[in-house]
Amino acid sequence: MTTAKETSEPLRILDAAIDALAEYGYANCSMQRIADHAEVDKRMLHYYFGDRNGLTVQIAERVGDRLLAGFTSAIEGLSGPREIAAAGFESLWENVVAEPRLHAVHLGLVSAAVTDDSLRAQVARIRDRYSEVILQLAERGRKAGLELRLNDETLVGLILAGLNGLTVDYLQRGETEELTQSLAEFQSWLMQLARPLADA
Amino acid sequence: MTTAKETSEPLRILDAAIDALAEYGYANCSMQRIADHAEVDKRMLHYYFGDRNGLTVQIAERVGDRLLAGFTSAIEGLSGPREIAAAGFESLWENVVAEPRLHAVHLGLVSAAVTDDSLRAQVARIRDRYSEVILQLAERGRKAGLELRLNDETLVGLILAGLNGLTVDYLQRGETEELTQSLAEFQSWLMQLARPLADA
Amino acid sequence: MTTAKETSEPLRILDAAIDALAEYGYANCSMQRIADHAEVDKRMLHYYFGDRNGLTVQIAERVGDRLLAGFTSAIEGLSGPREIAAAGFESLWENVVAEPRLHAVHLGLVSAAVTDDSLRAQVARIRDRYSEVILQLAERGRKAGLELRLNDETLVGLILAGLNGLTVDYLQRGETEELTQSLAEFQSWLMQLARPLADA
Amino acid sequence: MTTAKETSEPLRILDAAIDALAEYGYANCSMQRIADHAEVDKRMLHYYFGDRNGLTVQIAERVGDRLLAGFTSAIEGLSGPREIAAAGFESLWENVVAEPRLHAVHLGLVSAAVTDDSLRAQVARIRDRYSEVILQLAERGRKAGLELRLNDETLVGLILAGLNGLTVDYLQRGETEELTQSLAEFQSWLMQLARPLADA
DNA sequence: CATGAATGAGCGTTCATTCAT
DNA sequence: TATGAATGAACGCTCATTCAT
Repeated sequence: MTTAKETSEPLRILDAAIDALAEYGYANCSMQRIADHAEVDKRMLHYYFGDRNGLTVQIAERVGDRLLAGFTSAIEGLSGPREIAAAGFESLWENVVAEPRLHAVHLGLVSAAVTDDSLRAQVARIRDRYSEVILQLAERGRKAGLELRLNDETLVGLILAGLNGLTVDYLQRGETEELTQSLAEFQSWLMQLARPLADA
Repeated sequence: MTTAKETSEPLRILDAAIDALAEYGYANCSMQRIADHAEVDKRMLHYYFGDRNGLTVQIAERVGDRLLAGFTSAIEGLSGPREIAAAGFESLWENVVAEPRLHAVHLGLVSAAVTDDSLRAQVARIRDRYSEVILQLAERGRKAGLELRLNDETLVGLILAGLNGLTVDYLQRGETEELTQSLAEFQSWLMQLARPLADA
Repeated sequence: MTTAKETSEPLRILDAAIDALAEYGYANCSMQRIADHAEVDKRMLHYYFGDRNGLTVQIAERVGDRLLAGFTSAIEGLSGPREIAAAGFESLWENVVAEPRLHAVHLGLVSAAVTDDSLRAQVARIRDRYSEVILQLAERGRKAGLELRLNDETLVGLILAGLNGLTVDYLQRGETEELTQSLAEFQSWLMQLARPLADA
Repeated sequence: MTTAKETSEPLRILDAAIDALAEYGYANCSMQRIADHAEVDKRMLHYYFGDRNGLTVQIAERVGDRLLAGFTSAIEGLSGPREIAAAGFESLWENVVAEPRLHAVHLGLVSAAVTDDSLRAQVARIRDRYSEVILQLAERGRKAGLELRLNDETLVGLILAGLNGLTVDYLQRGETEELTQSLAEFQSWLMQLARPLADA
């Protein structure tokens, strides 16, 4: 109770856990390592989160929060149709570059979720939250006069697939020349799919 | 060696290992589990592959072989420009649907490689092989009169990003309506990027 | 202390603890489980009973109280010699059937006491109390004209051995045909050992 | 392989485990303690017996073997009716006195089995084996001219209840005067129940 | 009385790996 | 090749207990 607004201990641990996951990878990140990373006794993890699954669920939740926090704050101010269309995906991507470790952890969760049912639900939740925000943006775009050539779900699917695919490339090989160009191409394609009415 | 065409024991084990990885996930797949899955004593794994890392490297190699085998055989016969442009990505995707478990394992390796140096090299190798084949296809397309609006590396980047992103979606949520549409859209975009000269 | 007849909190906890012991068995009944069962924070157990040993001692005491309460109340009214001889063991047994869980806990304590000195004293105390009541009953029998062919301690020994042995059978296998017959045989034997003078 | 007839390692460990159980009691006997007692690394227990349950099952099996071994060898030579009737229970009891620790472990298993299903089956098995041997003895008694006033199952029930009850007394309080007398009384009762035809 | 936090010790179990035969 | 046995290290988790408020 040293400062007035102190983030809660569980939250601090979760962020440390995410960092540990980024450090060692999902497969090699034991509770001991997370505890060490958070400078907490290993049993406190059980105290706060119950068991390993409870911790993982909370980690996934926190990952979702942080992934979305970066995105939502970035697109809050956008208003004009062009701006919305152009900046939407850009914001998504900037978040990847700003927090690559967070996205690496996300990728780890997504990958692990393929064979882990309890994780699957958590990962689906993150996708849903992404979806929700993207749809809100699309809605605002439409109101601002943007004509979207695709139905909502397909748009979300394409954007997230693009984001994920390019993120994998980024995490694998870093910021290459080709990636930058791929990004530009992908973005201009999205612009095509969502062009202001005036362009027609 | 009783019959002429008998796959070697190490190879059989590798395929069993891939199956085990698909079953339990990269994080939960111990050597014991792999051994059980292959119906081999676990010490045979050390006999054939040295240590865990050696086995993983070989698994990655084998995953690459199988991923590429499906792809190369599919595109071997293509000749006309339209055919090449249209069927290229389609073949890639069909392989995903035909062997989702193999692609799940691949995703697991890609994800683990982010924090594991020895895996990173292996995974990069798989990407390189993909790249090589795609470039060969592009080359054949060009010779058949296809005009590619992008440089080679960017084209590969875009195709692989799309493939990976959509594969993640497929592994996460199965064959949804949206995914089918996303695929169609993505493909038509690729057609745009690589249109026959005659279209101009 | 809102109502006049409210059992004290420690007593309530003890009964809950006995129930937990019956549920999980002596070996698998941690303080946490007892606390959960009693819907009390586990630290309250330390507050009321000191440590694990203190709790166990109190539990044994309470088990003794409840075992004996059932018995003494049942034999209070007996007066005639036949009645005393006949009903004595019957009451003991009825208590087993009425509260099998309590007797299961008792058996657990007896068994644990074999290797646990502090428990041994507690369990011996329960036996002593049984002994006392049986002897009182015998005394009353004698005054009512019953001739007991055995000295007091041997009688107690036989009765308790029979009770324990048959209880073990009951707890192991439930109310079988054989058990019912064994009970009848045992009882008629006791009748033989303690027959009214008039029978001679 | 130093001597020709060396008891197998698992068997040696089981006997050490039984000894450890007698030492610490069922509730306080961890695998570590068993391992220490057997002078084996704790993981060898898993190597030989799988998990804790597997070990316990084998222990129960071994306890049964040893309980019965003492009994069967003792009654093998009996032939005359009086001998059989007299010596039957005596042999049972001599085994208790000869191996009190073994019987203490048995009591612990019986007690734990009340709340543990997997143990219950094992304990029932031991009872069945006892039953079998007692019935064989009864059969031999009958052939030798012994008239048994009870049906088989009831006889077994009474004998085992008596044995268990008196064993509990013995384990609780040792070899007391009263116990000796109780034994004598119990035995003479059994003689009553099974008297040679000639006596009638 | 009650609660949040912590701790030393130990639980049963599994990890990858090695040795000897 | 194959097998029985072993091992250092760690796993996730629970034990009874204590401290501070």
